[in-house]
Amino acid sequence: MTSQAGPRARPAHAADVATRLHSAAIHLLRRLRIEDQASGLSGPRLSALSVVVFGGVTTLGDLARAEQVRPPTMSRLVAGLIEAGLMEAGRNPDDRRVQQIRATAKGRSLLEAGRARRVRRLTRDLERLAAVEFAAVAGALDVIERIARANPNHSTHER
Amino acid sequence: MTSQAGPRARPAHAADVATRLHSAAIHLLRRLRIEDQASGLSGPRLSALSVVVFGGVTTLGDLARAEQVRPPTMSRLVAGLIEAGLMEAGRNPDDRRVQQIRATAKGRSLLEAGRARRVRRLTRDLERLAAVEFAAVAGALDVIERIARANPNHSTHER
DNA sequence: ATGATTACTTAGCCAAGCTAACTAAATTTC
DNA sequence: GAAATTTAGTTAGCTTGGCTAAGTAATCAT
Repeated sequence: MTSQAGPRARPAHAADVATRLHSAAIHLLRRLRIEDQASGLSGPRLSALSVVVFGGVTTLGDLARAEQVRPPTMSRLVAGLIEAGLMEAGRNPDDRRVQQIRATAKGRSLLEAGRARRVRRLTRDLERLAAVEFAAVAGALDVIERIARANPNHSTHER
Repeated sequence: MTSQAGPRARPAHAADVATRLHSAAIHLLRRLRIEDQASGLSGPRLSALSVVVFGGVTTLGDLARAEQVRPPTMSRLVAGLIEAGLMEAGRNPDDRRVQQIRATAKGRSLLEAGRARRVRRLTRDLERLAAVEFAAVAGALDVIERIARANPNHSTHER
């Protein structure tokens, strides 16, 4: 029924894989999130800091878009992080409306420590796998990464 | 170098895979989360509802643990969801301290619609893959699911 | 039956989300 | 090049979501 000979003809199966991958990602992160308590930072602050640390210098607006919150929300989040000594900001000399935001050394190391805790736990789980199982995960990573970082604008028309 | 002949001897590699899998999961869900705006529910409410819909009937305390929040927080979240007609609760006759919580039909369908939107987007991405790529993802799912749902208590001692 | 424990709620605080309205800088238009 | 428009961010003020501390009510233990 679903096995027509189109170029990529396995729609039902794809939906299955999507359902399972989605659910697995949720459960995986829910479990790793427990480690974040040790950082002393709230989820929103940790997440915003992470975008700045890994993405390098950004503007407040970019950060708000990345975190899917409104500018006033990010404005306060950043203010809190600056007060905590984890970020610093200054106006862009070429366009003095924009806030150029970067992480401080303290911010980077705090975030790195937290991420290391999450990754350490996941590493332990992976080390317990049989060789073939581990290879299956490792082999799927390139593709999963590509899907994960795909442009939100779905296919049809480029922006 | 890392290719000793121990039972499971690839520690550095495991850390690598952990780092990439972690990061991919974050980006994947960040991207899919955009679809949730259409539900009209906040993240915390949507997440709590999802636990009840997929996990079946639970108690308020179980829900709080699952969501990693304190009981008073869940108490209010549930109150909001009940007021919105998405959940209902009643005391357990065997232990009248506990709140038995279940989703209403409206709650289930609202949540299902939202999940369908997320899954649909992911399905489209998967359908665009080459056959070998798709097979790689499908083949890793069993293992990823096992890791994702592993007991938070790390290995050494059973609870 | 009293004391301890457990499950949840109430009160009250602060952080994180929003919209509306504002300031200031840059860009466009005439 | 002055006026209008657009863009980036902030301020004000509201609601929701997080917490702890303290309370109530039910159950369990002695």
